Amino acid sequence: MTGDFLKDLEQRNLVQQISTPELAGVLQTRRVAGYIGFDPTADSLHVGSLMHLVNLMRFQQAGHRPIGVIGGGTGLIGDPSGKENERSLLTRAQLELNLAGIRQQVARFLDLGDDGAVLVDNADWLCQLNLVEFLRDIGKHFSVNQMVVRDSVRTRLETREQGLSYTEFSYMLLQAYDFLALYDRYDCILQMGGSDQWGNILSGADLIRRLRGVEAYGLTTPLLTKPDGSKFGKSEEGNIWLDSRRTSPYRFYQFWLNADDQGAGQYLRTFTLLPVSQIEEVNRAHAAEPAKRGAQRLLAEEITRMVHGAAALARAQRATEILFSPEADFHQLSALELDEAFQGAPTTRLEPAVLGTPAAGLVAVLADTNLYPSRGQARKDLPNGSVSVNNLTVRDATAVLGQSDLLPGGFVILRRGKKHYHVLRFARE
RNA sequence: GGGCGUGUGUCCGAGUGGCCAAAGGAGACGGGCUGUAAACCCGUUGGCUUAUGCCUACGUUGGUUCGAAUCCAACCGCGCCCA
Repeated sequence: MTGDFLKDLEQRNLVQQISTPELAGVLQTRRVAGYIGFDPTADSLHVGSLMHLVNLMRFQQAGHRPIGVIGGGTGLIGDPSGKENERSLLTRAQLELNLAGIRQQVARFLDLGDDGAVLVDNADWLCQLNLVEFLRDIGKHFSVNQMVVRDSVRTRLETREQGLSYTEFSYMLLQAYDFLALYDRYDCILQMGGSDQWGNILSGADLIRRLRGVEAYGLTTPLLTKPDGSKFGKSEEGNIWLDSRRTSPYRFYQFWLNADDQGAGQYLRTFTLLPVSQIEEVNRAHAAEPAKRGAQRLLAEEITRMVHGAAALARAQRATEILFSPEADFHQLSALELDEAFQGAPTTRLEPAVLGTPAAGLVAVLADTNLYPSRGQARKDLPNGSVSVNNLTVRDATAVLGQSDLLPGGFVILRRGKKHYHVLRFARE
């Protein structure tokens, strides 16, 4: 063992519950196989799952054997935990797409190899199951009495409008069975996950104890929230995804850079592999001089590099430099630099012929590009100095874009507020 | 099945014939301060080529009225009580 996995997690405030304290000793004395499951609810994971991926990396670095489990089987059923409504079932085709996307992402974080990390799909065993055998061998060990008092079940039973189908009710058996199957295949004795998975994790450990007479363990991490208690991982644009096609590296970088002071320190602990001692030092420096935002910069840098690579990070940083420099004169930038800086910003191509005509009226363009939901709102906001063209504030609601607004390459850069950009390109296809 | 109540904008919630695009709050967006933070202050928050203008909107449909979120009827959803 090259490190104390559990102690590291504790120092990072990432332990919510462990099934028994003995886990600490077990992790110190032998190489353990442990797993985390990932639901294929979309074709990409988002930053909420990132913590789990990083935990698997930590687990591997501590000398253990991480198993990433993709829920190709359970995805056919749907996990009722934390859901207010019965889930609509994914189509098989959609599920396939999701599985492929997630498999690829998880694989990037793990060092897969002969004796290294493992990446499996629980459809491999779940889809082979025979119903009657399953009910005899596995179902017999579950008490419905216990199952119905679970929070996830009870809330659904108590609200009249939403029921709980037998399908979703069965989910917990399947997840417990996963743990057993992984024990049988890989000698896996540890399951990790978010605290909402606690019940499911314990059910699996129970099953292994009863059927195999072996002690299996569970570990959960706290629910991720922002310091104000609101949901983590959402921005105005919605979820922050790991897939660069859904969330550009630039926006991804910006998401972390915008972390507030309280959050940044903890996010460093949660999402980076940096040693805790270094993080504490950074946090001290940050507390002394918060205006430098050293913690946020390091956070954004580390995570963007980890997820999107060094090249994408460099581009995001370069774009940030240009976009947030108040004195930046966009006219001095080359077409290539503009192109790079605004990669990922939504772009609309327009005919040069409309310049100077009513069709190029600023209010109309702002609404047409969806920077504003309506012309009226654009008109009302303009006098407040909300909008800039090529980094210069424009307050005149009757302004019309003309030839002199063109930057090299035929670009015009519209900005609403501080962070919302839209690129116009006046060029013939 | 019977009785009573309830349904309003993104959400919560006021409004019981014209002064209602509808109080207030939350959320969101924008501005200010600062640090592309938090807190705080200010503004905006149905749409339209900004208009003492038009259109769309108070569960649905129909009615009363010069005029309806507001009154009436039926229907639908939800809640509570009785059977």
